[in-house]
Amino acid sequence: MRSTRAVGASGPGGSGEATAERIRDAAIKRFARDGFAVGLRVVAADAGVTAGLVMHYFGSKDGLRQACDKYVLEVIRTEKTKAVTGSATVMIAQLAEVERFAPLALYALRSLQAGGELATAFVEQMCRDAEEYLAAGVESGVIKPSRDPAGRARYLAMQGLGSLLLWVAVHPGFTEIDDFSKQLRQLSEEITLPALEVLTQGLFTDRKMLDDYLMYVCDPPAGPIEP
Amino acid sequence: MRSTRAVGASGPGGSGEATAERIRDAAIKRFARDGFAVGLRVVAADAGVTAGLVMHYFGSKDGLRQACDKYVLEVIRTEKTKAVTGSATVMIAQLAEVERFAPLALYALRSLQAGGELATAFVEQMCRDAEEYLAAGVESGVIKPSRDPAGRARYLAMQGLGSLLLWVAVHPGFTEIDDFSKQLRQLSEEITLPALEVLTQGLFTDRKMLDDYLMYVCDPPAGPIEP
DNA sequence: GCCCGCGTTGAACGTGTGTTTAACCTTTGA
DNA sequence: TCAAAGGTTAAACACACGTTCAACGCGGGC
Repeated sequence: MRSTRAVGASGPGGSGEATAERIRDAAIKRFARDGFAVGLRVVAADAGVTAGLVMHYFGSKDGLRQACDKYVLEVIRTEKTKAVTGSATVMIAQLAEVERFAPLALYALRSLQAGGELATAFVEQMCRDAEEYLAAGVESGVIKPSRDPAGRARYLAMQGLGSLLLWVAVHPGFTEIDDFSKQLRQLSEEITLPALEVLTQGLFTDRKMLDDYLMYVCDPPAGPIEP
Repeated sequence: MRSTRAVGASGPGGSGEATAERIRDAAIKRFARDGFAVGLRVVAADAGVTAGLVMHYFGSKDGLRQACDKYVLEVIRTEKTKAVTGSATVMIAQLAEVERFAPLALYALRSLQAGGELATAFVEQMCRDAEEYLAAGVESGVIKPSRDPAGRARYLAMQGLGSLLLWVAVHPGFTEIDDFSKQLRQLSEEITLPALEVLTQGLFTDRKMLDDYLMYVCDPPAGPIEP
């Protein structure tokens, strides 16, 4: 066992904070790769420390996860401002663009998979972002207006994020995080054409289904739904 | 502890098989409600037996899960033939329609969440079904043709299934399975309008992005991507 | 020189897990 | 009537987990 202090960069005094960050970063990578079921000892070994020290810094495994959640959400919050506004597959491309910090994205997906606070917050933020981007697109004339902008944004965000989630769930664990980036790009290429088709031409040949539904919600034939 | 045989219906001889089925059904419901992390003893208690008997019948917990997977996939395979062919939200409505055997659907989603054989098989089958339904819709003139029918079917299936998966992940555990049906219907109502909008009108106002992409894949402007 | 925090470790604890095993009870067959 | 067989159980095992705790090394202040 080599001394952990030999790894630290700065001198004593501020090394404690650096150790906590090192543990957090190692946890993010490990959780992203293997899911949240991995033991604390594995995470600790990745960070070059023991499990007890993780407890000392984060109180519990759940505390460590919350710290990771908080950090990831914060990074994504600040970093997403640089994302392209109105791209093709909207959410997918937005995440594919990210690629630079793929571990963070994979962690977010794993967190989505497990549910919890970050999951809800992440989804809500994605919906808000989508709504904002779509509104900008509508204003610039690139995107058609909607009768329910918030609902459409939520629909598109849920579909995009969800397909990513499903894709991660179906694929086996990535041995290297680089694989995630590459496979993500491949997925992006595979679905770009269908997505562009559907999003520019639509799927149905006529407006019948939409008009029927609009007629239904505005003037229901009978009143079995009204409470 | 009441005698387990008092629950059994038929006489002796065939009761062994009935017990195995009872365990399997209880496991499906419990896994659907609480996920695959629940202990074997909980499942056994649901079925009115002990953990040892589960081992005796299925060899291991994984064996039990495989049996559940096999059964669920089989039921869905035979039952889905009755599903409506070309409905609005395609996959979502198709699963919402199902509602009768909601536990099976929830189990399938949980299995999707955990990954594995059933997950892959289920996704592949959904993609094939979607392709079939879309082809029928194209033939009847309801749905526009695609340059890549299989890709479009996969795209739509992944989006629909994925959004459901995300929705289940974000929502807390259902105390009763009936809640799943009701909330699923509510979700369906929420996204029907946006889905119909996007699927009939599309999202973009012009064909520029699609045409640009088509031009790109047929005749790339420069070759920076070529390896 | 001595002591005192602080960062850190290694071992232990309690719990819950999947799994194994020996025995029990009931039914079947001769 | 006895023996055999199979369904079923309760207890125990081995293991991994999260968590706790006592102790160690090593700086800096009196």
